[in-house]
Amino acid sequence: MSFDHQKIEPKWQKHWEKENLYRGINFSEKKKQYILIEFPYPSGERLHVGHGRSYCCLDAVARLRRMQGYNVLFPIGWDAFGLPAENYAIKTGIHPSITTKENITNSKKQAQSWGLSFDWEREINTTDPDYYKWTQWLFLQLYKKDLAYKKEIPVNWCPKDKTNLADEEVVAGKCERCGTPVERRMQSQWLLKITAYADRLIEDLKSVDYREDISAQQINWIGRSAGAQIKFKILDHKSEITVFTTRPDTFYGATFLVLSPEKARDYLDFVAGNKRPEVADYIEKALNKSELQRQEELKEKTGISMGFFAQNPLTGEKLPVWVADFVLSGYGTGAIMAVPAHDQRDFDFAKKYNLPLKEVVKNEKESMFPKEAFEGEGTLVNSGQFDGLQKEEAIDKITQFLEKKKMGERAVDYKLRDWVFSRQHYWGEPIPIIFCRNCWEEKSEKQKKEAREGYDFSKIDGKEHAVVTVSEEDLPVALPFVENYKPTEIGASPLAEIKKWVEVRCPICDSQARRETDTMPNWAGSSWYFLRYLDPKNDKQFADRKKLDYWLPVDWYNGGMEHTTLHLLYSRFWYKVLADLKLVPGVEPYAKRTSHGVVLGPDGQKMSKSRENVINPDEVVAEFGADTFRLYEAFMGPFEQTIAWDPKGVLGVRRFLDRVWKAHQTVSSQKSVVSSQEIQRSLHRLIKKVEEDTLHLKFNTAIAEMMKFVNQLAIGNYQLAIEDWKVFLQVLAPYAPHLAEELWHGLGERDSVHRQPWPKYDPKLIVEESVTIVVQVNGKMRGKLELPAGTREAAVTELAAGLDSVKSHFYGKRVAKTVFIPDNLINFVIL
RNA sequence: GCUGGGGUGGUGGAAUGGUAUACACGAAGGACUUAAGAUCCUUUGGGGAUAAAACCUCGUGCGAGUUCGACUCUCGCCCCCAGCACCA
Repeated sequence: MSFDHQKIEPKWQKHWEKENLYRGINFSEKKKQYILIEFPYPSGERLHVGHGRSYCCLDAVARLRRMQGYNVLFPIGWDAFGLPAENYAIKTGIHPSITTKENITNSKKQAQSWGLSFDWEREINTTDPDYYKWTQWLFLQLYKKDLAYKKEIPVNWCPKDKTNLADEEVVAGKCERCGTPVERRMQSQWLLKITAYADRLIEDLKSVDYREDISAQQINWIGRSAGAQIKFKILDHKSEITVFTTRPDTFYGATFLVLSPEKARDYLDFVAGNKRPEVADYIEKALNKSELQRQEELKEKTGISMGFFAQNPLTGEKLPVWVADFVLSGYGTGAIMAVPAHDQRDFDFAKKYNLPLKEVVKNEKESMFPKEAFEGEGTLVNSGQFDGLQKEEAIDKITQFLEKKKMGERAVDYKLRDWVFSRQHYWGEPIPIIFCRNCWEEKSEKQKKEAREGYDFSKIDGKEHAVVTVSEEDLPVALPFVENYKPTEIGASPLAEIKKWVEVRCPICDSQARRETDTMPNWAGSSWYFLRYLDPKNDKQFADRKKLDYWLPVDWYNGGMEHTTLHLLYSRFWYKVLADLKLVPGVEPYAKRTSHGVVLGPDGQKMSKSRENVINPDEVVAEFGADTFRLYEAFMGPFEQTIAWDPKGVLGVRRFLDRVWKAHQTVSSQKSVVSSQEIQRSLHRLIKKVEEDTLHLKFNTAIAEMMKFVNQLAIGNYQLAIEDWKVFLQVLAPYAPHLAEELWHGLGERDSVHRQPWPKYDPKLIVEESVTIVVQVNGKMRGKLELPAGTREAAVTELAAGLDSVKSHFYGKRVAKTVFIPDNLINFVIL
């Protein structure tokens, strides 16, 4: 006996839509609950079972919360700008605006077929001009706060996608999307000063409930290290070299300095005077290496002496200056003081090139020096007046001393780089900036100097232009419709070729000016979308402040681990900027963040077309129904764990739903008025378990408990009142909304099961009347006793000691101690 | 190397100090059926013991420790997964 999901599921989906069951109500008296899933990218691949896992499980949470009386907001939208959409358009030869629209229509149909309780009235789309108008507006706020600047920098260039990539989008030297090795290029780019918020992005994690590894990964990525910058004078040269170190305590152990190839370039003239052409050769070769090459050559450090010396500002020692490719230009100052005795990399380099070592930290027990560098803690030696100090104190004292002598200062550095924000692509939000030559020329020399120093200008055809913002009333800067949206070979945006669009009047001086032709990365629209849900149709503001105050922060945000150092970090950054502008409440957007595990193919491999192991959710829904799909997504394993899709497991949950259907037929025909005690107890335990497990991400065990309950019925010979069966249907409703609704109405109910309050369990019924007491001897189970709850120790001891299986262990021994846990266990310790 | 998570039956997993293996899959046997499928029932960690049971014993990556009692806590080690990685 089975039910026809193809008949009942669409029926209820239509019904719910008509009834508008799942709206989040602004300013409702009820307690609010904002539950958010990462909005999907409407690609040609449609939604997959990975989306299903996140959406179906969080949908169960949203439904449960509604039944608990919360005013739930569970919205969805489309993150539709970006490279995949553009690549898909290029592949199919259809304009991205058309494919995007089609993909949204299809993905929406899918989401609806899963019976998800989204508030569709708040649906948004990042490519909608009414939406990206505000993305552009927000960019202007960042610009006005000096958090956006344009600078010529080396960028990660993907030769296949013909675009630059943020560091976060480069994985192991390759393009995150297409796997092509990334090249280095100098290019003028918009950057957002996320580094200015680095400390707060770390610090404020303390105030939110993120899963341990998510916070850890963000902190890791930001990579804060505290130390000092120290100046070394170059001998026979007027300049000095500033190095960054986290170990000022090893300062006396520095035996040479090393510059990054980029930094060394500044001294080429000086080196040429010393007649060392091989230095220039080395630098040039090092600079031409791609990121990937540099990474592959990791193990073997190379370098060459620059042929000049610097002076230790405290001891006056002459330190040779080298250039080496293991020193990174992008971190610290691009120059280091090498302390080979206490840094393994410096040690390896010193050994290879026969440079001197000087031990300044001693630890008799741990140090393996001079076999290898000693990086641990110990007592300072060979360090003048600082001898005898321990690490922390030494760092403090030496830094203070350097500061006093004006030879150094405390400094903090981060691995995090400013966010490269421009892309040379068509399918993105145009950056609302205009470059004006006339405005530049009208600047005073002082203003020009300031603009140059603040990277607040752009060079076009070799001439400097002033940066002028598009006025707010002219937003949005609409993305023009073009025939040719393919990226250009030279890496300029296709927009640059649309003369009519590029050439504009300057909003300040009205002279001929040029638009910025770069567009924003797809991380722009997603950095604030959760705010727009709160007021999606507002054409005066990005969102009304009162609505923001009512709904924020997001109570529960679930999404993929792959966004931890991208979207999640970016959107926290934007939110903090908005908080500083007093446009949003609080300082953190998401109170709680969780992450679902990846769904692998049935073969345990990552799903991919080439492996032919892709599970199409549409087929699962068609064959077994949305409820089965939802239930399996939740039941397949622990929510946060990577797990392989098991087609047999899908059958298993469908069997469970069939048993529910069958039980319903029996219950409704029996028409019992009272349930047996045993069934009542199970039911109340079930309410408690499902409620708790669902809110703690333990969807799999919540379902296991429901299965147990129904299995109990299947054994037969039970008595279950219709009213209690209705309670079960309410418990089932968040997970299998269609079947629950169908059966609920089958019992004559008129209103939706999803509008019912969550059943309250009776604590008295949770407690067992009779309990199983485990009898142990020396901690090993030797017997069980079925006794009324609350039986006292004396009685239990007597009964337990009387058991044959227990007595036999007492022979020749004596009971030294008895451990009694009421209603649970008794343990005889015998000697 | 650093950071975080993990290691339990044939498989996915359950149990966060108290009966190890809930729930599901698979497998074996049985009922129904001309048959297959579906469905239902029974069994299902290893070893020993028994006519059958009761029962005994080993068992949660490895080794130690704490405890009346450890999958769970502590220490050391091995392995797997994820992220970062010449970050000074």
